[in-house]
Amino acid sequence: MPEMPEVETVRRGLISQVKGRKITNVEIRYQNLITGDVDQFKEFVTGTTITDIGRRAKFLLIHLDNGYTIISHLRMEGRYKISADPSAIDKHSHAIFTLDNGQKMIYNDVRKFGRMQLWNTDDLENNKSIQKLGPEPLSAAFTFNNLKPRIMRHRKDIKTVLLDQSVMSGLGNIYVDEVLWKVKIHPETPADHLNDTDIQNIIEVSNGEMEKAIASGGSTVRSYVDATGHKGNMQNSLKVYGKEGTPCPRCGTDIEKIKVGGRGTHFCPKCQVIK
DNA sequence: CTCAGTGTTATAGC
DNA sequence: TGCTATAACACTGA
Repeated sequence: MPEMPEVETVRRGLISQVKGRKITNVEIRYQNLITGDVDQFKEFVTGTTITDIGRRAKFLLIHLDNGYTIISHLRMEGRYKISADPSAIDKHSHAIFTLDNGQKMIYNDVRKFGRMQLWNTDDLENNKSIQKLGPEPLSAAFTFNNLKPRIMRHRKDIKTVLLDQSVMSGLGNIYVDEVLWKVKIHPETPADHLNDTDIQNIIEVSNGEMEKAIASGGSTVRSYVDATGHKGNMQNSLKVYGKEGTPCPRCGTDIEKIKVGGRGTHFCPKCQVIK
């Protein structure tokens, strides 16, 4: 479900609904959701107040007033919903945070891929997962000089390289396909074959796509809804993802779907040619 | 019944 | 050591 724009949309929804609220109880129904000791997680979180909610790439950062942060990754289908209605809790609700206003912040995840971890707020940059993240779109570090060497030292397919969160972070399978279509680069082009213009285009288009997707409230593909249950609109703006067999909006050639690095990959065989 | 699915990480092989 | 490819995670829906 979530790439960077969807996580950002979730972040904004959570801020408006749970920032400043005290967590009076924590229930973990799926033990593997928590990386680390589950009892310690519950003990450290219970009784704290949510001071703010941040984000680094696709990681949600729920900051608490005791100096700890819940690092939450939604992976494929994780989602939060806020509700006081007991019927909002089902067999896919794996963590339930009761708030001091009677509402519950419920973490749902059909595939159980998502993870939560407690970490010192002042030490987030040393967390194993966050530490390895490359620059993300719309951030100060997302520059030509930073990105060019990170991308071009690989000889793998450019699609695989852009999905590698240690090269640059935030883009996932949907938006990588969209970006590569927009910059007219074939997904199987070896990364070290790109030129400066390609790199510059990838940077500019990645920024633009992320900005547009966030403004649209994210893409609702399969299961995604924000913290208030609303769907995003970005899927209506997608040009190639899920569009196999339909005409390329630019040249009319049918969009093809292939496998690249094990992931479904959509592209226009005429607009996007391997160098 | 089979297969693909918005993501990350462990493991195997060269 | 380092890079790359593949499997695994767990479940639903087409």
